[in-house]
Amino acid sequence: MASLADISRRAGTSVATASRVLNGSTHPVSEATRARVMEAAADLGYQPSALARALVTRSSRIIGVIVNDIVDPYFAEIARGVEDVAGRSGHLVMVCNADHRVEAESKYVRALRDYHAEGLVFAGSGAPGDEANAQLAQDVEAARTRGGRVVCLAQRDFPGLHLGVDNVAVARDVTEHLIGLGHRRIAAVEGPPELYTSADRLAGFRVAMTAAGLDAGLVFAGGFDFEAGQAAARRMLDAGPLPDAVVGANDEAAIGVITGLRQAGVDVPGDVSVAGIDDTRPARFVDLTTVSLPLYDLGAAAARHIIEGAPADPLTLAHRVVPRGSTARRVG
Amino acid sequence: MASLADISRRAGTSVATASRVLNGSTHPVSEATRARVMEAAADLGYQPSALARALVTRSSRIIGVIVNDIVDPYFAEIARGVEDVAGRSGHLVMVCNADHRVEAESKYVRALRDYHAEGLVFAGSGAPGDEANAQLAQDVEAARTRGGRVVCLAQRDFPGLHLGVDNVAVARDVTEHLIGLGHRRIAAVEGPPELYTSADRLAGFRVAMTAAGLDAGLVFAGGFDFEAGQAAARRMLDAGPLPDAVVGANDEAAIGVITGLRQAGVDVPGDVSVAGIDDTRPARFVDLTTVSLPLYDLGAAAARHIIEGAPADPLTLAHRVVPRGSTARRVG
DNA sequence: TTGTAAGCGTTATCAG
DNA sequence: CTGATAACGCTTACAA
Repeated sequence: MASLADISRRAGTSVATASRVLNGSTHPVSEATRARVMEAAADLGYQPSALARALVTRSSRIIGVIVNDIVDPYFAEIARGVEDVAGRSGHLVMVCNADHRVEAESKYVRALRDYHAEGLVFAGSGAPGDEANAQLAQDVEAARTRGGRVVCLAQRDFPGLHLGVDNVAVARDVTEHLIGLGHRRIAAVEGPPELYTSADRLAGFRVAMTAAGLDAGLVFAGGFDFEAGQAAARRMLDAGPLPDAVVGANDEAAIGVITGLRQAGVDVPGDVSVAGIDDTRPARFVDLTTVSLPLYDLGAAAARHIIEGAPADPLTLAHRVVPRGSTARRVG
Repeated sequence: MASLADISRRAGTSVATASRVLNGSTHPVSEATRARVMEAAADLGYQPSALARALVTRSSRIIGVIVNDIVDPYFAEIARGVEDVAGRSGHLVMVCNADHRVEAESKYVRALRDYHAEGLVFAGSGAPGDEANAQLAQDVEAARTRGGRVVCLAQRDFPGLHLGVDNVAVARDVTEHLIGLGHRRIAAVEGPPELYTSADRLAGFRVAMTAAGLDAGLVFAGGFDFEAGQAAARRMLDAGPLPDAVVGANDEAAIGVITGLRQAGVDVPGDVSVAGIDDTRPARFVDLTTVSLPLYDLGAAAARHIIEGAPADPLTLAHRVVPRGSTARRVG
């Protein structure tokens, strides 16, 4: 690979001059030498070493996105948002799959810090009980001292710009929608119990139920995946009279509930209405009523904050209930 | 951040010695000094600069995965495979979303080359007609000369280890499955017309139909997404008598077909059987008959080849038809 | 407007 | 076993 030294030699200039024309520096360079350098660079197919540049500028144009599960479209949508705006300014995005393990997050944070990453985006929620959190907080701190900006798109226990949706309101709104359809006996399927997001959504469910004077106690253990939803449906079927409606912890869990219910011959939405949260792609596949979250925008805003230092206003982005065919008005 | 110089100063050694103990070098170092260095490193919270290291070793432990659409679970599954084995050896994975644009691929290849990426994985199929291909081939070549290994998980027009599934056989097998269920009038929904993968799958459909003495001409334009499948279903409904069965270009398109058909009151699989290809997560959500592809394994094998230079044997991985509820035996 | 030279934080080559 | 010292490829004062 041709280096700056090669270019300068061929153009008959110093490396400094070559560097100046090749990296939009404001330092003045005569048109003549500029042209010679450009030509030499073209001839040799020059491509700068981002590594060397990052070493001296102490910033690498790398943005790390740490997700809980790369296969989950929730995170894919966020990553897409980050990538789209990052790509525009020549930044590179690393999507790191922590697989719901806090130690894996730590590992990635260290690796990203080693590359002097310009920013870290934590797409997923924290797990307050995990003992690896102290270590993670330390690693994040180290990354910051190396100049990395930190953005959290869900609740986290370390400093950083917190930017996201109001999960309590999200769950409250979808529950209210169900209540508005005439349902009274409404169940919630909880997300992974260790996550803040699960707790928030459950709280939102309770707020809506309590405000309507309904029993907020019908809660089933669940998770964020299809299988968890199916299992919750089975437990529901065993637990006595079916609810009028169910709020899933997220879309995939809700889809699992629908599947589990239908497998047992229950009519959805005829007998039971089911709603999810997130409005990821699969929601459309099964015509699922859900809450649309600005995932792409969240990712984009995170990237903008990292790149431009933009203050990111507002900090809480709006959501919206999307009624579809998995919920229906209560009859009888 | 503490640097090697800081460590050596505190430990009373040279940077060379400090470096030797801190990066599992085989060069002998006395236990006493080793201990002093270790302690100094611990005290100062030393973390090596991957940038500086990569600059001098000329290899960065970065693996780039270039995908057509990061929201597509097909690619997510592959990325997961890459990441899992890469993570074990401290490699960092960059998932780059080219959004089906060849120029975007070029852009990412250049960026990865600038970071001296150790390997590039092209997860998606090439688009032979695109004029940006020449540029891409050039960029890939440049990345190779900088020492990057290239793996293609679908057909591509530049050199690199080609590793994948036999898409012709994949489509043939699922078509034969449909034929085995007694269907005679079978339609295919084509993928994005510009991709090799689409052409291969269509060819496989034709092979099976022709071998069975059936009409292979019932082909509808489509794509790889839900909306394309729905649109194909509408065209199918307008085109006269419905087919007995449909092979979708992939799972999402097949799900679109099912949805489109059902919206028109068609019973799937009662009236029409529908099958997909890929066996991504959503296939289970809608109980879709499909072909399971070793996506995770493909990604893992690609990573192994890049990291260990393993020859990756076999080059073509096995697939398997997975019958589910969207297909049924023909009656009457 | 151009050039010189001092780093950035490592690793690697050679002497000691 | 240990230590200077020269790279790696680039940016950026500081001089000229």
